[in-house]
Amino acid sequence: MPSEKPQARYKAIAAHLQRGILDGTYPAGQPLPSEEILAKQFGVSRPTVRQGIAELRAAGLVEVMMGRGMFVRSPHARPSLTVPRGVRQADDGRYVEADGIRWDTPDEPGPVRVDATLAVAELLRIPVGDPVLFREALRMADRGRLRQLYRAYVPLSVLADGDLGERASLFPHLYETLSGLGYELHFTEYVRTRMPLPEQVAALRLPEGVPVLVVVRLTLDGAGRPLALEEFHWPGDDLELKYGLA
Amino acid sequence: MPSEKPQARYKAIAAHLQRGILDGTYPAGQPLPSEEILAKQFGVSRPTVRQGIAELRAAGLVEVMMGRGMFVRSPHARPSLTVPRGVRQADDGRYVEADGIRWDTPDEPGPVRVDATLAVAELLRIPVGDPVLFREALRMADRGRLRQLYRAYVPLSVLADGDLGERASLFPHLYETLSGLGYELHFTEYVRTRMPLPEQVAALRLPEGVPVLVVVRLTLDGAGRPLALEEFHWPGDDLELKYGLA
DNA sequence: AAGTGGTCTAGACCACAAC
DNA sequence: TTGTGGTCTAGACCACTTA
Repeated sequence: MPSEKPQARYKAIAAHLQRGILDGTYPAGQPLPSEEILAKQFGVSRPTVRQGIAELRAAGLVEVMMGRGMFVRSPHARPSLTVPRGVRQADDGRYVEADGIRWDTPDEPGPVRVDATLAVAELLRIPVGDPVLFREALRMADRGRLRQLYRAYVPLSVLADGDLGERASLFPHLYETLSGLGYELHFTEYVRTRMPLPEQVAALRLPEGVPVLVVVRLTLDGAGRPLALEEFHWPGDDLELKYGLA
Repeated sequence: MPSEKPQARYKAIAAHLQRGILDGTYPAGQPLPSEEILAKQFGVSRPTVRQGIAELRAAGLVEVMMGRGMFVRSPHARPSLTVPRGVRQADDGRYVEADGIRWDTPDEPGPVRVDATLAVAELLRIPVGDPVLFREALRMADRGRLRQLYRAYVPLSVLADGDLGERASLFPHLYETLSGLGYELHFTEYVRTRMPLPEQVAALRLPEGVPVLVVVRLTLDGAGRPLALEEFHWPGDDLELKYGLA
């Protein structure tokens, strides 16, 4: 293995620190040398050191604490929370999530009527602009330590058969309501990931360099017609989703 | 909505550009103003502008092309590739992946014997340091446009009943071999996400600000004993995983 | 008070891409 | 040749944390 030196000095600094973090020279939880010290060590100015450090922060390898220093994050730790994905119908007819998490929802705005955007319309197989009921909430569990952004879209056409007063009872008992309308429910989930926008960083209390897991759940009736679309945004660090394969 | 101004100037620049990208002032694919122009516009030096831009790059909102300019990436596009996750046994007894992707594997090193690390041992429920067969490969499809990092671990104890010459035939027909040893196969998958290390960025040809989806597949026998552990690293942009819920 | 990271200036020179 | 982004300097001052 030829030790290929990156041309840019800040990349050499980043590579040095990354090597040290991965091979245990800088153990997890321990502070790294200060920017001043690194600048002298490598004979560069502080902005150059900071540019190298920025790479490690973006990769989620280090955590910087204002006024205290820069600390190594555990690189290869298993997520401490495994979230089993699934829905089962209990004996009393209620639907329960397989994850068993009890959510608090501090802000509980009722559903609002909006026009379907392109992305939503495609998945629900309705025309763009068709009316849908929309609900959005920030959910918390474990006294705010676990957070999730939740969104749900239900086409009005799905509810047309039922009383529109359903609107009140549609949430939080979405599946019971749909089931009560005579639909047989099936579920498909799509898993994506992306870097969060600043708003999501704040809402989910995400550390730097941490992506979000996005789960899109489509509820289908027996004939495969989409009934509802839900979106779950999870913090991507320290959490994994569990699926059984058929 | 109180228009809360961020204190730092570079944050104001980042917020301005982000707003413009999300509301369509700067349409996807179009170039943004040059760093020089932004510096004059905001009355700051170029490094300050670059700091603001760094935020957008880390969030995957813009793509910078050396010598050409800075371009808006589609923010809310649906992934163009949906990968159904599952394994089914064909009539002839062979196991086939539900995704239907035909992988090329340019480098095809044989499996090597290694000691189980803590993370691997925990999932396979074997003692740390126990011998496992390990294989790693970079897989490509669609003429290199789709890439995946693949790793597999099989405890030697699982193969103890069979001929150790299995080692040769263990890959790429892992499931057929296990099935031939008399095991009944069940599959569980764990989905995680994280930012890639520079090596992964290079191997998977990842754009900036794009996380990786990591799928850990555990193969279990009828009694729930772990038989094999596989790891799939997918690029997190433009790709989603699809699961059916039981 | 001392040490840390956070922000910013006003330049410089270079590499790359397009004309 | 011109315009773009990439790298880097040598400072400055500020905000925060700990002692």
